[in-house]
Amino acid sequence: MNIKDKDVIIPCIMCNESKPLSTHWADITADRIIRERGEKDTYVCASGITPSGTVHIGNFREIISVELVVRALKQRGKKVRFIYSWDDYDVFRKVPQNMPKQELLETFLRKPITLVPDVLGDEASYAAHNEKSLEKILPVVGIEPEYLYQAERYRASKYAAGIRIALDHRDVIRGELDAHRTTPLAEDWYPVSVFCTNCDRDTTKVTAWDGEFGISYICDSCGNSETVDLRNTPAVKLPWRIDWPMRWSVEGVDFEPAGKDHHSEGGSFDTAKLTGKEVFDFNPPVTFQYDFVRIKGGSGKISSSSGEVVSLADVLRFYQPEVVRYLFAGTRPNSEFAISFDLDVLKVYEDYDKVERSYFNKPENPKKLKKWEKDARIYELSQVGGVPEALPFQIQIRHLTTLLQIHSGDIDAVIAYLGDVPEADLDGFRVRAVCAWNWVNDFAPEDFRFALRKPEDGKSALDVNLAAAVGALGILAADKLGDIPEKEFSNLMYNVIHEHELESGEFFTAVYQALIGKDKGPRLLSFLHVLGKDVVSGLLGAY
RNA sequence: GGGCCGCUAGCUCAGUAGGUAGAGCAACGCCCUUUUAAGGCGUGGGUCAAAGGUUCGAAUCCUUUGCGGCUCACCA
Repeated sequence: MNIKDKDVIIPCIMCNESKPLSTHWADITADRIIRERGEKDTYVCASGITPSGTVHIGNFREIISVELVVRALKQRGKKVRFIYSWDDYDVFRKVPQNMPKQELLETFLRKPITLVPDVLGDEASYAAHNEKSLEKILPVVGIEPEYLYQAERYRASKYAAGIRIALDHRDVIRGELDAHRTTPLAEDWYPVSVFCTNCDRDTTKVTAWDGEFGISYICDSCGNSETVDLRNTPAVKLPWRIDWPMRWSVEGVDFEPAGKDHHSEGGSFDTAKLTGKEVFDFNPPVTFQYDFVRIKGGSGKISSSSGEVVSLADVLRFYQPEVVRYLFAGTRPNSEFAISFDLDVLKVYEDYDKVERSYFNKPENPKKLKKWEKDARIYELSQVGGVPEALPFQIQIRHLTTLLQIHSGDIDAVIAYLGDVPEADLDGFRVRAVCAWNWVNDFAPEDFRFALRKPEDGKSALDVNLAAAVGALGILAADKLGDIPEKEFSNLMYNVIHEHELESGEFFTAVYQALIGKDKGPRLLSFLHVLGKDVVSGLLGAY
């Protein structure tokens, strides 16, 4: 396969002339789409899912993967239609564990999810609730596809022609599916599924097809039997493996990735490819396989039907939008990666900041340039909007967590303390600060957390000599802290330690006790400076 | 059973138009009387899972094997 591609490329003049835009996977895919689908006016890139539960961060991987490719195509001057399909005419098969009103939901099993009530809010349906909660948050990370609601389309009989084609090719399709099934489909199988018009359940059996648009069925649940016309009934839809290629042909999809569960041999992409070609006369889209996203510390694959669901909204509570994009843009789609909520969060922010600084500092050295180009492309793709013109204000995430804790989470107080956050970067700063504060409260290790004591809390119980030393530091701070270089203050502080004949360790512990009521804390010297003369002398002066 | 992915320094991983093996952390050494995974400078460290093949040249391409993981063979 690859060899064939090379044979085609090597004689190509363009490829000798112009280098690819980059070797980032989104660019490689965009180039492949143009190459394989030919020069077109508009390219259709598709993604979609069944909203049968909370849309989780693993599902998001598909969406952002498509969006990154869409961007790459647009940057090549192409027009792109980015569609996101809500497969909300699928059956409600199982009640997710994380949903309330389990008993109520159970009564809706086997009905289309678009007819299941919203137990979490007041949307029109269970499906709509899951749809809206994602649609509301996607723009935050710069993603705004065109949504297609399949229930609406099926129920309006928009796919009558496609269903008819499937029926016409019933035997071909059965052969394609049987090739990978353990138990072959029955002789009287039809490539459609029917929701009973009386009870809405799909517990039906097709009893006849008139060779045109008439489908007869009987419902096992309520006994209803009737004949419907594909051209005006909301009842009939195609099963997934046939539905997918039919919709490819309707929308003219040029690119659609899929998870590894679809991409195995005999999986749904595999059979859909065949059905697309042989039944719907449509050349299957360019694709790639993406792997799952794990949650660090979580128990394996995250799934909307398991209790533990991590949504995009959850991730955005701890990671600012650019960093979320960075996580996905910086990882090849077909390798698994974990989103961490532990100390790695700090590392991820530091990495992102490093890439950001690097972006605005292009190296001369050709060897370094290669790595720079890759990082720079990842940085570009990580931006929600455009790339900033100059290096934005940066604050080390660790420092930020310390500042926030000193100010009890008051972001405005931190901004005031810093004093030098540029107006233009204030919004971004606030977003990061909110994330950092959420992280400190929800996930930071105990050692990491502290709360400043207040004078009215009284004194910590300290040995007499230690208390005297702490008091002396308080006096020293009142006199000099912030007025002289950190280094000089450090020397004076050690003088205090020696005068009281203390080990530095026990002294440090005592100071932390007096300041935050713990044995350890942020690196003391800089911590004292950040706290400032008044706070330090206020707390230590009591000793 | 089929398919896909991975196996690179002690650890976590970068590293595809094939061209002298990289980073971070850890380790070791030196410096700073300074500890939420402090800071600075420096050093060592890899038969790129194994074996074959293609090539002037392979971590990179092909084949086989081993180990690990995921996935399909219900539904979507």
